[in-house]
Amino acid sequence: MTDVLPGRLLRPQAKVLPEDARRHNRALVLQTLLRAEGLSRADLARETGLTRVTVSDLVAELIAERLVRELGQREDARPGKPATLLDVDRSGHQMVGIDLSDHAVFRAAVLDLDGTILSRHEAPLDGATGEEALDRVGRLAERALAAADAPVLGVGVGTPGVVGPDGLVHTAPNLGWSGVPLQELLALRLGVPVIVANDANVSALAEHGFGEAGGDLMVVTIGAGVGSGLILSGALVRGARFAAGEIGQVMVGTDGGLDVEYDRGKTVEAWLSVPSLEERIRAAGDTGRAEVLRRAGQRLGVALAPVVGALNLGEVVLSGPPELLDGDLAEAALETIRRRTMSDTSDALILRRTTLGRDIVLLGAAVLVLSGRLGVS
Amino acid sequence: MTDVLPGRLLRPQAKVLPEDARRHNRALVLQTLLRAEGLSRADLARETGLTRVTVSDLVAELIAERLVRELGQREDARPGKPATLLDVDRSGHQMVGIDLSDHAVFRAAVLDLDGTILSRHEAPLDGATGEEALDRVGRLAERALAAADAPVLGVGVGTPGVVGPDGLVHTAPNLGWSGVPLQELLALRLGVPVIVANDANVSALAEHGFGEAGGDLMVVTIGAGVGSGLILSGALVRGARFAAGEIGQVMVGTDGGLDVEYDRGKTVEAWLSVPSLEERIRAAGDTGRAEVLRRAGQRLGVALAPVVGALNLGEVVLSGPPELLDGDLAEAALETIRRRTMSDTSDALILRRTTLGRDIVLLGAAVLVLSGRLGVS
DNA sequence: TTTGTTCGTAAGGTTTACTAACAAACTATG
DNA sequence: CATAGTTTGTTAGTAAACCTTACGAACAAA
Repeated sequence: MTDVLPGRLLRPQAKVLPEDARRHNRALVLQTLLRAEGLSRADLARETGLTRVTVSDLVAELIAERLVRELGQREDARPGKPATLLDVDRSGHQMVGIDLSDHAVFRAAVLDLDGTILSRHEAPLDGATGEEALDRVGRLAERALAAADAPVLGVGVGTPGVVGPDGLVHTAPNLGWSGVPLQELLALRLGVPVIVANDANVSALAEHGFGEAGGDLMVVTIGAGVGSGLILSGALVRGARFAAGEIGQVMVGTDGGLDVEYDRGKTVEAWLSVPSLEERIRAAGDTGRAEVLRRAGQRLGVALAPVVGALNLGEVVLSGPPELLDGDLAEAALETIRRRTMSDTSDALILRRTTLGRDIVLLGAAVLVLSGRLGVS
Repeated sequence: MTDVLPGRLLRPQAKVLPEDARRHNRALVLQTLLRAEGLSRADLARETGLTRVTVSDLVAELIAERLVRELGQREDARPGKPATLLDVDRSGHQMVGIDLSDHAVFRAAVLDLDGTILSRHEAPLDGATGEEALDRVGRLAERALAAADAPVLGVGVGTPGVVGPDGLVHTAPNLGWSGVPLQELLALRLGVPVIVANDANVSALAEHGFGEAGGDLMVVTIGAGVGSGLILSGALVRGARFAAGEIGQVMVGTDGGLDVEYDRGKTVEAWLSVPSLEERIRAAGDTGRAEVLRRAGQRLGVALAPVVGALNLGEVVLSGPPELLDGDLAEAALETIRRRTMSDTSDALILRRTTLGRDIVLLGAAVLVLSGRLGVS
């Protein structure tokens, strides 16, 4: 057979069977129900465009799987047969989210289908790396799984480092991991579906799934390092080498001229990571604090402006310590982006801090499960 | 009925019917055939994963529509019944591409299904704007349509300016257009399906469809202005306000410090547009030419580095005059991106000039038609 | 009580792609 | 040269998925 031209047909471009269509429609119904509770079958039909018959069929399937349940009849006084209200069976299944982004402690949580945290679990890192760190993740996951009191849909993991599509951690320097098939290892150990992705990318999923963001957004996480996650048209951008989001390593500004070599001291991370910010604030004292934050925000703005311009981004969400990010830093960042891009582009730009707080990675890990297992969000 | 939460369910998230699945599979077959000619039905079945029966059915449909034809039997000496080879019926349909990106002349072409240009047509602009420019586009399109000697699948248009998804030109300053429903007007006038998109975006489609690019790439077009188009996972990025690609208007560098106001003279366009480059080369003389180009390339690199880092872009393609782009400029741009991003990110980065030459927009307009009408590419 | 509305389901039809089986047409081989 | 094996493309039948049409149940309003 003739070879397909190299490079051209890169995307797997798969066939689509009717059953794929059904999976899609099933997810559509579930998603609609997840976002707006208190709908009847007829409501779902109107909302999704499917017929009442089809919706009934899909709902029956979902009820049989304990993903949806009937709430009883609608109370409003309206003409016609009263509607039977439906809702996602929030106690029917649970999920486990794991956050490996902190440098000192691994966090886990058992979550509801709608992202309510039911129990929390932690494991100190104690500087563990490699196999030892891996084992601690496994034990933490087992503890969380044991705490769940409903069938667990899956385990989602947000880890630092570059993560391939099959949950292979290519490199995670902090944890001393390199080429660790984390997803596979955990799935084997836990006997439950596991999905692993980069922590900053997962944060973007959280903001998209549980936050108030639209279909296009960028999340910038500011912690020990600086990472980012990008969602365009509702889908996560993974990058050519699965390293999308590594904006922390990009140099910012041309103060030293155009010919300078790569300099870790001039990267986004050098300007904005929490340790670096805190150190400079300490050095500057109370009076200099605002100025340090303002300058850092400006640097962030300089780095983001080309991205905002090229993608026509509508929303940038910051994640990190509120006492550092809110106020001067965020204001300076937004103002700098505005100043450096065409007004048409940035007038409508929203830059804000996440509403999800410190649980953003845990929630994102849950979205990973929702999306991987139910096709939702 | 309960309202869907605002902002959450922004994407239209449509139902999928079995017939949508069929359309997809039909396009898949056509695409496979378009990319690698000389396949039999059985080959197509193996390639697509569909069964021979299904492929036969789809192919029969495509043959009936004169999109595919039988070439005769395969000549190789192999056991078994000889295969009937198929090919896209390249003379069965044609397309019209229109390029409005030049400031002095509108270009049109009649193209084959595989992008071969059959005839060219031009119309001088003579500084026309508004209604007059619109009319010239219409007349040019009519001339091209008249030159076609097979059913025309559609007319694709690449225009400068911000273009909405339905071919509404929000703003195109050069042409004096603002809120012009170009796609609708042309479709009405021509009686043929018309698809309109931004010229730089369309160039990215061309590179993706007819060039040698992978699924993720950015095209930067350098002409009277500087624009860009971005394709991620095979899909065009449109942006929150449909203004994706407006990287020309982004300020680059922090030579003037962080507090400076927006300054047109410090934008990518100011550094890299052809008029600006030519003027500075004239001023610098033969000896200074290399330096001017090198500096411009560095500026481009500074602007692109954050984009490459955030998206983990694998390929950047430049489009514009070879005598300016090749050599110093491209080398400096690549080197600057490498210097300003993490090596993991940019080691694998490819930066090259387009292989499609000046016809890139015409070809992109054709891809617009192929993709809009046949779901291909 | 009558009329009209709304809900959910049942029955039947259409579309889609699958599996199984087969005739046609070739090569390979004893 | 005859037979066996292989490959192609088609026919026939089946399963899945959604649709349209129709209907009973349950309510409000006149």
